Amino acid sequence: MSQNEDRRIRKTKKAMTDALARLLLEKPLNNISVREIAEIADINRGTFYLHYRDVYDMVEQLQNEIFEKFNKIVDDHEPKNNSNELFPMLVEVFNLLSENSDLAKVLIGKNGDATFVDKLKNALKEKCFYNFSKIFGIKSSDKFNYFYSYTVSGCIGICSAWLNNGMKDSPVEMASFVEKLILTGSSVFA
Amino acid sequence: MSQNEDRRIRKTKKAMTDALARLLLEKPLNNISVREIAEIADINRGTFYLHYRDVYDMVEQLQNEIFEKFNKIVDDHEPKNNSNELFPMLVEVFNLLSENSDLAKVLIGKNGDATFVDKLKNALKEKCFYNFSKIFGIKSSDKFNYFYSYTVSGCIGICSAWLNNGMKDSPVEMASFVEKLILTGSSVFA
DNA sequence: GCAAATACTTGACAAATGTTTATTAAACGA
DNA sequence: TCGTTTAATAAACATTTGTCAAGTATTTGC
Repeated sequence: MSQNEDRRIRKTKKAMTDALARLLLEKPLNNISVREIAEIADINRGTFYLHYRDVYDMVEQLQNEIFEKFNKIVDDHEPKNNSNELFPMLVEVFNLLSENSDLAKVLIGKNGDATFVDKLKNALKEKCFYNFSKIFGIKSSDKFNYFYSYTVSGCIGICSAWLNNGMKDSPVEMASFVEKLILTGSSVFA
Repeated sequence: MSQNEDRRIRKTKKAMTDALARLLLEKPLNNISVREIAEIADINRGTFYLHYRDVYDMVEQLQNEIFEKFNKIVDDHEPKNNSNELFPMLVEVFNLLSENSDLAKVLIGKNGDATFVDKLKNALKEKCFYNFSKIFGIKSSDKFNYFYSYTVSGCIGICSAWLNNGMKDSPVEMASFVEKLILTGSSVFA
């Protein structure tokens, strides 16, 4: 097999995903129905249920696809001996976002999904927390936890703003600005 | 009339709200049904529809109640001649959160509602943007917009973390820390 | 190509959701 | 207190959702 899924599955999944994306431009997730998705995707309503439990389950699975790419970026940028790898990592993240802007906008933007944002925060926590404390030479504490929450939410917020404003600035510019914000913020511990 | 709503309305709304709060302890909004709410609240299922269009509409209306209180706090703390009012404002916000922690946790937390968070950001934008630029003596720009998004999302994130970790630190402590983060962050423009 | 596997469709079904109408009960105001 | 107003109920109804069994069509591996 050329991919790991039957071509029919790829096709119907694509049709459903496109339909969902189109619907999400109009209205929030909570009043998008399976019937509508099936209608726009031009598939039988029953077919939807062969792949997803409901609309929320569908969104969750789409999230996971982005997650995987995202995790890879973070894993590839563990802080090394002398450089903290923060800037190149951020550049790649902004690139990932721009390459998947349709879906990304849906997930972290206006009509987005709080559960996704929460999962993103937790993933970042697991992945970056240790790196962060290493970069800043700070050992974990309640204060650090709060600083961390502030920083991660801030980053997601700035990404969302960037996506929703048409991504005018380049990934490099954004990465540079965000790095500055993160590093500046860390001086609350100085 | 003693309040602005019929006593019967107050009673059934309270019953429904309590039922919703109880259900939200168990599971996320998207699989809470009207039937369940009506059952726990011990009212006729049809009665629910006399007040709300669906479960999401119910949550939205509850949100607005918090919004009103929140807006009042912000309005009451416009920057004055010599003091910026940021710290006392933050203290009151953390107090508001702790007084409504059940609902607040639901709205900005894990199983929260992205639409609410988005509305909150927009409200903050309208209310605070001008104040912010005044406090920091910076005139509006793309950079400032991004800084603003970062800061607002960061604040909401830290509030969420505080709520979900049992609100161990006092509102005053939190306000002081958040103020420090905001002011420190603003030095990216220096 | 062909057989086996499996994805999709159709149509039917029970359960849940949302709407409506007539009726009952409670709250309000004078 | 009494008449008026308005909210809640009950019960029936149409629509939507989620599930399933049987048949059709497509893909895959050989």
